[in-house]
Amino acid sequence: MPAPADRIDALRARIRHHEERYYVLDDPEISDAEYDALVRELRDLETAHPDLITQDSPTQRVSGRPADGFDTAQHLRPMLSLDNAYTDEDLDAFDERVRKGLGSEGPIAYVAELKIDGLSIAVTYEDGVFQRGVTRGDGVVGEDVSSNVRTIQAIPLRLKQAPAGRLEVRGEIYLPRQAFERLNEEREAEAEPLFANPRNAAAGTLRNLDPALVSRRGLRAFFYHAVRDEDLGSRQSEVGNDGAAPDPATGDGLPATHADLMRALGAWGLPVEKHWARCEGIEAVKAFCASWADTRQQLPFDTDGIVIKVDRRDERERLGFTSKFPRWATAYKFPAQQATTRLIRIDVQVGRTGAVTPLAVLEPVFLAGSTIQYATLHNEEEIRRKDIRPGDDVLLEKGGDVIPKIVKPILSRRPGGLAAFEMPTQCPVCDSALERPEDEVVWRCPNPSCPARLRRSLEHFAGRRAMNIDGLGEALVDKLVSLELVRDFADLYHLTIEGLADLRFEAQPRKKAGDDDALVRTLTPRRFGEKSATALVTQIDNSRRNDLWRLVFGLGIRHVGERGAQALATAFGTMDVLAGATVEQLQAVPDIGPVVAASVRRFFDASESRRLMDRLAAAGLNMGTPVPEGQGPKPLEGRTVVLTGALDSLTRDDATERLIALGAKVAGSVSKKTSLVIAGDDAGSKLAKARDLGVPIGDEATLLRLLATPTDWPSGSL
DNA sequence: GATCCTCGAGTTCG
DNA sequence: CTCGAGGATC
Repeated sequence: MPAPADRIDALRARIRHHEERYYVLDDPEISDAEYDALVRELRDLETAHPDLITQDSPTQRVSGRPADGFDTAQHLRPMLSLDNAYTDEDLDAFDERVRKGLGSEGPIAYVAELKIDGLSIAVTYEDGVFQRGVTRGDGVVGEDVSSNVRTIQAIPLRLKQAPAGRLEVRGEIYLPRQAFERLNEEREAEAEPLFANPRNAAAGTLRNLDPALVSRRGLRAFFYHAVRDEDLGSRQSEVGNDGAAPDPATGDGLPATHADLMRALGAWGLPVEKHWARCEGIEAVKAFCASWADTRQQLPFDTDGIVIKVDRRDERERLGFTSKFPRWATAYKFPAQQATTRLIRIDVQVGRTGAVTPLAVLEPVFLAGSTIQYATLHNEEEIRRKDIRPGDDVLLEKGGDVIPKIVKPILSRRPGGLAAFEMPTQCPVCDSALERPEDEVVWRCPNPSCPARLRRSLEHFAGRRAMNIDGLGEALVDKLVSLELVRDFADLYHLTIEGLADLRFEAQPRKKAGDDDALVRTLTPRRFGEKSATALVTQIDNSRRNDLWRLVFGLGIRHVGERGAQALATAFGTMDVLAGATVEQLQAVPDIGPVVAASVRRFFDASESRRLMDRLAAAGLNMGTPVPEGQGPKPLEGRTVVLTGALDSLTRDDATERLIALGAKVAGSVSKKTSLVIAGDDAGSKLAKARDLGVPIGDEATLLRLLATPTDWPSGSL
């Protein structure tokens, strides 16, 4: 009988081996029952010897209990997305740019791989041991979903022969079609809402807070990229979604071609989608794309295109990046899926700015994972250009994006005498005469108190990005407005639990498609109830303490979005000061130009706005705090700093973040408005330009001093 | 005055 | 996500 520690080691090695056979190589050597027996024996031994449990043991996949939420985590380097190609011509153009960029006459070596329709993930290993898994998020900051990623058996907790130190691998987590169908069958049996498609199911699963549940769902993963974080300081950006390391021969130990990297990933025990191919020249790439257009349907997972990358890392390095994408990769998207259906009629909706947009009401049709019933037609012009008429059969399309669009009417099926759509001249809700400025396409309802506009304004005000009043959604807003319990934002703050609890809701039809809609459901109206009412009033109360910018954004001033609201709130400090600012003062704020400034001024000039501000203040909302004279919390306000060259003690991103936190603006290029240029090692043209323009120049030490004592702006000779 | 980039606005379905 | 407008820069 071997010592328990030895037996445990042996079991772990065997289990890892069989997990790889099953999940990575797709070639199991033993039955599921035999595998389960191994796991059971290991689990029993570990229970008897808890001191021998290690984090990378195969039994430790489902660790924690349900969590309260996920932490956010910043990516070491941004996970960028790829430019898209839709046609052979787009691919030719891509190839043209690559060859021009490399000054190459001959064919370029590319690698083409299937683009899995799942969720991007970055997984970090330290000396081959799993550390964490982070979702792509917005590319800069993602969510740390390690507890869930650990449960995915296709992702090894320990790599084979992995390089020492930290290794980040990037790939795609997905749910195989079969697992998706099984899941939906279960949910149907439990009368739970079904997932629309495998991608949504995978996304929902990965964000589930209970690792035990995640473990049962059968998520899988494929990897296509690795980064080693040596030499981070001098890297500006890094491709996440499908990209590969652009590092030159700096000795990061990663292969010099993408093809070899893919092989290395497999050798480390990571699953790699096996149908990738190295293609000499763009013609071979085109053939690869064409060959998968239909065959992809037979794969056990969903794909949404082909990723094409330049194979050689040195060539990638030379090509570099545009501001958004790598120049050495593109994503070929399969032609959008299409369906035809009947256009029942065209409604018009009124947005919060008064914009009146035509909405196609369609015979429901299932297309690429969801049932489509509505599609926006954007504006009158669009309808006329495509000659779309109510009653037509139309061709509907849903591409890589989610939003369906009407491509064209099927003219051959058009019944005779079909009338063209007439844009109404009056607001369908409040009857005001619609207006359209000479040079614009959209018609607007000019009535600021139009009930439709009020509804949309309230939804915007309560929205997550504005005042963040959870629970105040479309249905409730609708009720409050139609009962005239709420006439403006301030009324929200006078709602009482008693008043709300007695509200009654019909079983709601999905959209207010018109009052005469025949779909009348007779279900018992549901009372809103004390519990919901209390929760809502609490939410509303909490929103009183929001930062000023949320309120400014929530007001819905034209041309003032989230960023604009932040700029204005920071610059003026209080609502009073903002409301009193002249157009000139407004324009002095960075990123506020004449159009926005005029719009803000116009908003506060209206007497209703003045009254509204008074009522909001009286309701106890946070109206901001005055910007302190002189040294405020943003001592670098109004300064524009340009960073150039390499820094030693911190990364460019860190430096940028800290400067912005202090109120400075960090620009990419030197102009006469630049307040200071920080020149690191090997600074190039920006430094020369700074000298030309007489802009103050500092070095890394200057920057560190500035970050330490920001009130002490460097002056004189630098 | 042209060009590049960012932000705002509208939007479907679960 | 995509379009178009607004802002900043050259």
